Amino acid sequence: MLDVPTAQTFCVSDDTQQLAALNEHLISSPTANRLSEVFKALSDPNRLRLISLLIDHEVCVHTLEAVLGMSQSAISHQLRHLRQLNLVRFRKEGRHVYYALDDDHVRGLFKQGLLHVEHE
Amino acid sequence: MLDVPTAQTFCVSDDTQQLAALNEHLISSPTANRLSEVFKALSDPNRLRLISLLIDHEVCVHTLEAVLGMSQSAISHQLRHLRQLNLVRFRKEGRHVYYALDDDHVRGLFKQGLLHVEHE
DNA sequence: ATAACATATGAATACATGTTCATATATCGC
DNA sequence: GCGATATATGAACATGTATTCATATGTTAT
Repeated sequence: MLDVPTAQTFCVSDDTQQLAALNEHLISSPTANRLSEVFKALSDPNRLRLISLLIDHEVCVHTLEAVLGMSQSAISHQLRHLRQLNLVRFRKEGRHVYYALDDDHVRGLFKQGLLHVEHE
Repeated sequence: MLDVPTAQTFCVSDDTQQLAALNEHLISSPTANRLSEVFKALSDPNRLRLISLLIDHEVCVHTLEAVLGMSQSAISHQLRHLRQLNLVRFRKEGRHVYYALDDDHVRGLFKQGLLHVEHE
């Protein structure tokens, strides 16, 4: 792996023109906020385990409870959270409710993250 | 975009063999923990703005302060956090300290997340 | 109707996290 | 050495978040 030096170094002593150049790389606050919400959804271990089950399957709450070993209430709260972010869809069938991940965007980040973490 | 139905549906009434099949998709707790740390690093708006500056450039703390409009202390604490996760490298030069992102893995997730968020 | 089951939710609690304030360390110019 | 500058850090504080507990809602079976 080559140790390529970073393209450009910035310090305050640089002229304002250079500061403006750096500023163009700064993401806006609204963008940062929306982006942080996506990553925040993936920032909790139990939520990641839950998501790993919903990635390719539709699973009812009671089964999630059995597989994850979490309380029914904790799972239901997490699912509510994911629902509010529109990350999961759900389908009621009798007394069961089946959940599945409904955001390819998050699915992609999860899988990419997993690839890297597993390879070391 | 096709609305492809999810491959398989799981409920507790399924036999244990199917439960075992679902279990294979569950990521382990250690994996979930390591994965969550990566996403947690990207889960705060200010940290994302900071990272956006360090993605392609080496920048000193004082410049980060000027561009981000955060206090010197807040930035230094965030940098410490990123340092402890080995996500940034730093180089001391006189009284200045230059930081740069040092994790391609996080760089990739950041850019992928940004792509999706910006396109809507 | 009643009991058992499946899920949801509000309140309380415990814990993590980001920022600020004050202060420490280290370097430079004089 | 001394003051000014650049960065780091500990403690305090406020806020956010995940879980638990108790309970509510809704469905099925009897």
